[in-house]
Amino acid sequence: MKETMKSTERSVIESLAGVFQTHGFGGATLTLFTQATGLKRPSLYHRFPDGKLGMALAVLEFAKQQLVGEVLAPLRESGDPRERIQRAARRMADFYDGGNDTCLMDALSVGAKGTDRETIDSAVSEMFSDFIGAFARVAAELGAEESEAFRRGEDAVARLEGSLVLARGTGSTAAFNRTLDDLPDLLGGKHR
Amino acid sequence: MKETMKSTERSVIESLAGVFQTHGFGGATLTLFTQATGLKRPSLYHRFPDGKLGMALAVLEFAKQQLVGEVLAPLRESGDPRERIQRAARRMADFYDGGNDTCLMDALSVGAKGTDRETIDSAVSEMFSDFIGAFARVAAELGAEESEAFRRGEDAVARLEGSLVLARGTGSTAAFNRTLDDLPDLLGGKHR
DNA sequence: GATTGTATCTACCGATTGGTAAAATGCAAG
DNA sequence: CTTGCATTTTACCAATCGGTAGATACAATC
Repeated sequence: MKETMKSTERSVIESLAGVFQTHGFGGATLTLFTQATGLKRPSLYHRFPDGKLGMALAVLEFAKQQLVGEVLAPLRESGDPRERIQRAARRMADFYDGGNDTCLMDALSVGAKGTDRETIDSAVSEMFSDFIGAFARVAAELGAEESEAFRRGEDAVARLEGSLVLARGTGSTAAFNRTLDDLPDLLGGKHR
Repeated sequence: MKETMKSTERSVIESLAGVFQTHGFGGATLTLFTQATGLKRPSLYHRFPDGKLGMALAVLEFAKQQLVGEVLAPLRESGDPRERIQRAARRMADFYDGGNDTCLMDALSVGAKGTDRETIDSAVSEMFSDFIGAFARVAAELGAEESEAFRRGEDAVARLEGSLVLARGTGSTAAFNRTLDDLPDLLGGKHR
């Protein structure tokens, strides 16, 4: 009995993720996927019978597991909340390659048409909820009441997400790294 | 002598902008443009000889003029800085349709390939600079020294941009409106 | 009224798109 | 060795892609 429930190898999904990150959903083509994975088109369809949409959902599911399940894991541990936030921040810096990677939730929610759009948006929305929720929980630990904690979580995710947009648009990752540094104060409510 | 130096009508560019907003650069197709503008393909190429790239640059230039030149105009006026920020915030709410519109700088920087990518990124980068600069100037007015003012401008733009990503991903514009409300404190350094 | 420049049209091009059929292979269990 | 399943392969499809040629319409100018 293996530990992986999905048979598709991690490396394949990571390659697909890379294509989606730099080209968005609408800009990603099957040809780009074949080049990135080394797999020919029918082989990709063997693993993802639903085509591009199936690949996007698999990539999103994988990213969610990574981000919420591993990167933000310190937030669910015990110990000083601020210290745990800093540990999570360090992992996030790694996860987003120091701010040089486009967030998949951003990239994938641009360019899908019709039914695909709704399906993807629903998955993205779920991932955002988990992301914000993880932040909100630790904000609550730091003394915020429920609604305020949720607000802090949202604002922190917004600034994080926006700093990644900024990094892609300006080439500077300064705002991203600063956001990571500010994270304990952002969630703790002690900012500025 | 007319006031517009570019002959292409505003409505055409606004239609193109709408397509780019919802489909990104890579996902936008000539067919979508013809549907949105009512113009057939050769007519579009008559106005934009450089094709999709030319359209993207025209849209970006138009958006820059709108955002920096008009929406943020109150920031360059005289009077109480905080009040001017609030006036600009009200206009931004309108500009982004209360948070329901995707930012073109985000949408356009996803999906372009090769040379196009560099050209677009350069235009986006310039627009971000103007955006941040406008914020930084008023932050300086509120007592921040140069580097701190720039930081506040960057962080504010990041949170704004991120809250739009969040709105598109979750369907809720709460974070966007909250960012707009927080803007005076964000730039003034009195936050939380 | 002929000329000129702008704008739009119909019709078409080769290349690439997402997607599939069916044969050929690899490979593990019996 | 054989059976059976998973995987990859070659070869192909219709539809759509970005882009263009060339004829036509429409003003304004001479």
